Amino acid sequence: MPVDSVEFCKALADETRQHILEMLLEGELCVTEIVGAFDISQPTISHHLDVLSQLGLLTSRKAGRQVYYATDRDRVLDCCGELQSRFGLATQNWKSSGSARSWK
Amino acid sequence: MPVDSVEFCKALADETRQHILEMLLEGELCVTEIVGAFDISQPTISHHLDVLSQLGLLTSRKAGRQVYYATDRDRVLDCCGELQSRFGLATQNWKSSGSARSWK
DNA sequence: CAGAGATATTGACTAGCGTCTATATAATAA
DNA sequence: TTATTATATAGACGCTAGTCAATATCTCTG
Repeated sequence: MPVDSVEFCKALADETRQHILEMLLEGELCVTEIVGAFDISQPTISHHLDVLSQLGLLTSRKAGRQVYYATDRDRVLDCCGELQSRFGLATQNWKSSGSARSWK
Repeated sequence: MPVDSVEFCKALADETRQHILEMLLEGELCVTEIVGAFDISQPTISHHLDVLSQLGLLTSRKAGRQVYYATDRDRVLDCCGELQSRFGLATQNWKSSGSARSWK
């Protein structure tokens, strides 16, 4: 399912989540390792991982009792590209989403 | 001044603001015209315009008693590009921001 | 099975944000 | 000047979101 631009921005509208996403670009890490990189509680990190995963920005793999997360780079790039095309390329697309020209 | 990726995402983390940004890609509109496209009060629209302007995503021009706003497309594209390069291109940049490898 | 470690879930607290009404400020018109 | 229109500001309210402590769940180990 495609990620809504607003939902994508909401997910990235938090410094901790952007940092997690950056860390996990280099390769997978388990939750404990991620927690170790921040001064934030484990449940909070778990919550952030959940938010990012819900949008498909992270992949996860269970190995024994640990869960390894990694950033889905292609997915993130797709979302960035969608933002770019929405605000940078076409110049008439907001009118063409239906017959009306307002969001009332 | 460069726009912080987190601040940029916060600004776009609202449906109304994304719509405003889209509308104003096509050309400038005054506040009353923008208000007319939504079922939202004038002060709220003014607030959203302020949020977007603070980050330089909008330009504004005063003409008599009206103020005309327009999207600064280049600025928006710069921000999208920064997101893209942060999460898509380099694979080691979070380590190189200093000597440490955590944000504690 | 019992204990320990890793992760997720729950419930509560607080700060921030989107929204509104009311009002202030600025600019044109009568 | 007085009235009217356009926009911004102030203050209040409710909801969302980030955070934590406590606890539950799952998995390995002894």
